[in-house]
Amino acid sequence: MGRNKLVMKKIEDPISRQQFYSKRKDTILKKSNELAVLCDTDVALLMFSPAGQVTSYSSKESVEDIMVRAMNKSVNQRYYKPQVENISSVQEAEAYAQFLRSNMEQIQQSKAKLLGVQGFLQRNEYPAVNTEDTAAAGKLCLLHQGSDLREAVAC
Amino acid sequence: MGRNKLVMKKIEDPISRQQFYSKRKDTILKKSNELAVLCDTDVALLMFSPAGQVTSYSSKESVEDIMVRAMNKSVNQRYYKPQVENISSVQEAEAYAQFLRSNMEQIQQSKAKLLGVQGFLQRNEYPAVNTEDTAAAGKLCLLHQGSDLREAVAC
DNA sequence: GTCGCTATATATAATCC
DNA sequence: TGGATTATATATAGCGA
Repeated sequence: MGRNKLVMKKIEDPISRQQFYSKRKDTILKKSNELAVLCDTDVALLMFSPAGQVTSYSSKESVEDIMVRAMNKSVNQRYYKPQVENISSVQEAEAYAQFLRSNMEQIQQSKAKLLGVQGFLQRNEYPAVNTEDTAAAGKLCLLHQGSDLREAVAC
Repeated sequence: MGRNKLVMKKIEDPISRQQFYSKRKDTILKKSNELAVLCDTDVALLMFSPAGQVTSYSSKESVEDIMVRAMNKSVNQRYYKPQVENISSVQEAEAYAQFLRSNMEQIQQSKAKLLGVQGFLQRNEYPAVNTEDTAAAGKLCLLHQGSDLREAVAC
């Protein structure tokens, strides 16, 4: 959009990349919300900024609950249907393989990870993490009224 | 967009609602993918159609892994920093309180839920989801009431 | 349900403050 | 640095086949 057409390739300049992220993130949040409200359905969204900041959105339930519910459906239905346009065959195949793999271990892994997290809390420690990767984190919430945008930030 | 401006209200006609969902879903998937590729970041998206069909998208890792990673970040950071303008003191305080409360129980709850899911999977059943309860206990958030956008951001 | 069409609403890349 | 502007690319609402 805009003056020039978009090129589907990673933006190399860090500054431009971050600026691009900030703008697009808002649009996706807005559209996700429109979908959830107009269709009265559950939508969950998680986005990591180039710096590692996490932005989440969930319509009714929490992101976790929506994911868990979707997970159950997927597992019970036992099928995966990629529905993203502009995706190469290779990517699609990889996505499918990835889904199957995670499907087989998702429960065990999630459990293990959560237990690991719990351990950190109990010991009051922070895990060693890649700075760039974990610039920020978070969980919850929101607010902002009076405008058409409510936002919750947890850093 | 289109001939008329969008009204932020649930589409009552089931057929129109489904059609709206189908079109918008594709756009959101496309934009999510553009964000992930152009910024080389992780994005996870889950959408339930009015009929209950789940559409998921994840850039690199699986939706579950991305969520768990986002969750771990929030837990390990342990602080909350509202960054939204136009927010009342009362709302801010409440949001903060909510964050602290959920922070204390998120792990236990998530663990319990996931373990519950595991049980359901083994029995090949669907879990009963308590929307109100999960929303309140939520870790990532929620919001909205007649406004134009719900958003929760975790840094 | 699906597709195409077209006028209009939005999103946004580049640019300029 | 973060907004405001502007020209252009996209998305889409309402229809119709």
